[in-house]
Amino acid sequence: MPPMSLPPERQLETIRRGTVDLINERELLEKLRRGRPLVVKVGFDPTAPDLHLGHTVVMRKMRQLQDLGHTVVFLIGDFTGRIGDPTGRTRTRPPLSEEEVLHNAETYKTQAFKILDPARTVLRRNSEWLAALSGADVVRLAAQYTVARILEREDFARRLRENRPISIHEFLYPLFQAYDSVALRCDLEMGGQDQLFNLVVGREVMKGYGLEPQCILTVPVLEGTDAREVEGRIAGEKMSKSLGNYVALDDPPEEMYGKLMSVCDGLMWRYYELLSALDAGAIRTLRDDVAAGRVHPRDAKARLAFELTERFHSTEAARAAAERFDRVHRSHETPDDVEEHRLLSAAPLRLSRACAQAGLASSGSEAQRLIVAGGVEVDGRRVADKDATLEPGRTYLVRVGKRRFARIAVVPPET
RNA sequence: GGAGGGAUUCCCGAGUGGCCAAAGGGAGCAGACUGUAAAUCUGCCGGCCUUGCGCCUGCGGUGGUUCGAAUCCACCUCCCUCCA
Repeated sequence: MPPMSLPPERQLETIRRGTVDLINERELLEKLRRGRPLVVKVGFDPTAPDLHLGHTVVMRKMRQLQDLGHTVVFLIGDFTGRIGDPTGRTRTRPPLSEEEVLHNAETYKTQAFKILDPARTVLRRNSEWLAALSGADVVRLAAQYTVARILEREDFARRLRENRPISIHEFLYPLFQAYDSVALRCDLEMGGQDQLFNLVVGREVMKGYGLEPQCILTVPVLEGTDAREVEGRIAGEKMSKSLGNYVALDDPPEEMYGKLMSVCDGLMWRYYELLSALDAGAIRTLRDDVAAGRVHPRDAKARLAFELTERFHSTEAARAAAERFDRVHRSHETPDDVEEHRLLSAAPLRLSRACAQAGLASSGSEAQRLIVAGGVEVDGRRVADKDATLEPGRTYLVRVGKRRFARIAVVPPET
């Protein structure tokens, strides 16, 4: 699609879709009417090297803007990342080392273009300008905002109320992020809904520097895979690496598919809305069909899992993942790509130990507990004896829990 | 600078000399039920092995008292509160 082919009003319509906040439409329309590509900034904190589905909500919006002909700055907050965004935090984060930040930034690069158009993405790091600020520059920046306004932030206010520490440098975080907008002459900054505060500071600070304030767009924050439906509403923490409730973009296909299949039904609809390419009408229809019993919820979920696995891997990979899933979990058959481990032992080898060595359990004690709990099968039969052993010279198929399999060959250590 | 309070296992949080690998809750894992859903119920929930009522590690750090310390003492580190 040629750049700027759509009239501003139509663009605005597209931009508005699926957003939470848009500050504000009038200003944005004005910017669009000037007919030059907007500078759109989205910052990514390099603390989490794995991009996950939660990031893709805003990334899809970025892609939309790109397709409308605008310039998207994928800003890696390598400088601010060393401070740590206090958003949603109840305590101070430890700063990252330079090496960690660099490594994480690299990982971002390779994953981001699964969604973004590389030709219309400008990759920047905010250390480019932030590291160069002098003491006087920082003072000037800090003068743009007041402590009272900073304390309007719920997370700061709460920490203050609960007598938890707040380090001064955390106050600086939103200001540095705002300075990014100054440095880039940003027209539009986007982010998750939880970023609203930081984005608004950007507007104010830009004014302070005599610049036209940026517009702001926020998208919904995606709940993690552990979210639950409570009284018809989805309740749960946002998807994040540190909470472990995420689906990473580079999760292997089977894992991605499996993780998506195990989210609760209510959450599936949320994922449909925020992640699927299906339009609102199609989702509505599907939802009605499930509610009416015409479509099994599992099949609706499988469709979603397939779509997303296909997007981040390939059609073949998605198909294979679906097949494997059905084979293991619906037909209760063994997958055909079970990893084989050769364990050396002249004497009968304890099953618990073998499980630990083959990586099926984190420790021998853990494996022993799993055995006693009835979670271990050898050659299709449940083994509940914690003293069970495997004979040298034989190969066993061991299953731990629902989805951990390994073929274990006990090899006598001759020669 | 002064006075006081606190630091417990992944998280929250009980525990004031032996019965403490440490209550309770959450998270996690396994089992039942299912659609590998969710909810619910049950069990587990530091590590090691020669699997014994075994050994090691463990209650901010370092020493000490004691037959025995998460619990008592000393010093140290960090956090909080009030005063200045």
